[in-house]
Amino acid sequence: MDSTKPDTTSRILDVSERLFVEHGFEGTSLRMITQQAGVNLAAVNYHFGSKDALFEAVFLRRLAPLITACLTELDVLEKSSTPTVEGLVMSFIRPCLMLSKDPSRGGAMFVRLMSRTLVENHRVLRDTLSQQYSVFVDRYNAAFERVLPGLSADERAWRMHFSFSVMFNAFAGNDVLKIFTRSQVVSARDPDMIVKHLLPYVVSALVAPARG
Amino acid sequence: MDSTKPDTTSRILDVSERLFVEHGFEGTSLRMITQQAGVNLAAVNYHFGSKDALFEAVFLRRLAPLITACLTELDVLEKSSTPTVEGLVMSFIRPCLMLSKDPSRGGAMFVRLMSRTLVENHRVLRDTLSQQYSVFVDRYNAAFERVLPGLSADERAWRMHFSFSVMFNAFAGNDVLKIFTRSQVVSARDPDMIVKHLLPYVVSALVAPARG
DNA sequence: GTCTATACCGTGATAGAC
DNA sequence: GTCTATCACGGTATAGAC
Repeated sequence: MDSTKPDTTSRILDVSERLFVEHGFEGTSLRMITQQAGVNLAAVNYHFGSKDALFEAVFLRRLAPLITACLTELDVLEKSSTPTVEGLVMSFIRPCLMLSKDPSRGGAMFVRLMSRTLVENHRVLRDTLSQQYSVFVDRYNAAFERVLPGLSADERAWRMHFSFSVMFNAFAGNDVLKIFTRSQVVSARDPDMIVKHLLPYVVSALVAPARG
Repeated sequence: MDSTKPDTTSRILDVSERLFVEHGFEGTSLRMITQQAGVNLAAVNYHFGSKDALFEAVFLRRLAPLITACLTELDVLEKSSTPTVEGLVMSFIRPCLMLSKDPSRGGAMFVRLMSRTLVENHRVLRDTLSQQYSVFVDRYNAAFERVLPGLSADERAWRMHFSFSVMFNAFAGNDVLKIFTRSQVVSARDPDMIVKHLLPYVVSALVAPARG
C-alpha cells in the first residue's frame, strides 16, 4: 500500500515509541502496536523476543545518543576554562532540553517517558541501564570531584544522587503531590522553569559548605 | 480453622497490604490475594468494587494517620519557640520515620510503597489524594511562608515542590540510576542517612538567598 | 447481606504450518 | 519471515446458594 514502507522492525519501533509515550508501558498492548504497524501479532515476539525487550529497544535507541551528547558536553567543559558547578549541571540539562525540542527523536514526551521510567526504576530496565552506562557515572563523578573539592566522596555521592533524583523527577513532570504550585498550572517540563528554578535549587544544595 | 479470624474485609486488607508491598500493584493478582486470605475471588469486587479501589483502601488506611501526625507536629512547632526551616522539614520526616519503624502499621516497606506510589503518580490515586489532603498542602505552605519570608510565593512553591520530590524519592529508595553510591551499598531508606544527608541537602536548597 | 462458582474478554507468549 | 491457532493468566461481572 504505502510505497515508503520501512522494514517490519523499524515500523514496530516507531509505532511502539509513540504508543508507549501516549499510554505508558502497561497501557500499550502488543495488539495495539501490531495493528497500527500493519504487522502480525507474533512479529513483535519474533523480532524482539518479548514486550519487555521491545520496550528496552525503543528506550535505548534514544538514550544512547543522549548519553553521548552529555559526555561531549563534559569534554568541552573540561578542556576550556575552569568548570563550575552550574556549568556541570547544565552539561546534563542542556542535552535533555535539546532532545525535548526535537520531535524527530521523540521530543518532549519521550524525555518525560524516559525520566518516568528512570524515576520509577522500571523492572524492564533495572539491570540493563545501571551496568551499560557506567561510563556516564564515572565521568560525572570525576567532574564533580573537581568542582567540589571540599566534600568527602560520601558527601559528594549523596548530593549527586539527590540532584539527579530531583532533576529526573522534574523532567518526568509528575508533580509529586500536585502541591504548592496550585496558583499556576505551570509544568515542571517547561524549559524556562528548569533554568529559572530547578538549576538554582540544585546548585544551591550542591555548593553548600560541608558540615564539620 | 483459625479461631482468631477477623471478618472478610479486614483479612483482605491485611493480606493485600503485604502482597502489594512485596510484589507491587501490577505484580499482585486478585487470585493471589483471595487465595492467601482464604476468601472467594469475587469477595474483593463485592467488598471494594475493584482492584483499584482495594489498593486505595489499603493505602488510605495508613496515609490518613500519617498526615494527622504531620499536622500535629506542625501544631507543636508553631506554638512553641520560633520555627526553623530544619524544624519544619523534620516535622514531615519524623512521622515518616516513625511509621517506618512500626511493623504493625506497615513498617518500612509500606513507607517505601507509599513513596513509590506518590512519586510514580499512580493512576489509582491521582485524583483522590490531591484533593482529599489539601489541608496538608495549605498548612505546610503557610508554615514555609513564615520561615522563608524572603521568597516570592512562586519561588517558595518551586522550592517546596523540589524538596518534597527529593524526599519522597529518597523514601522510595529507587536509587534513580543506581549511581554515585557504588562504593557503599547504603540504602536511601536508612534513617541515619536521612538525617545525615537528606535533611542538610533540602535545607541548603530551601534557605539559599533569593536571586535578584 | 454475604458468599460461591463460573463465565467473559483481553493480555503476552508460543508452537507449528507455510 | 510470516501467519494462524492456541495457551495460561489477568480483572471483572453475574447468577444463584445460603
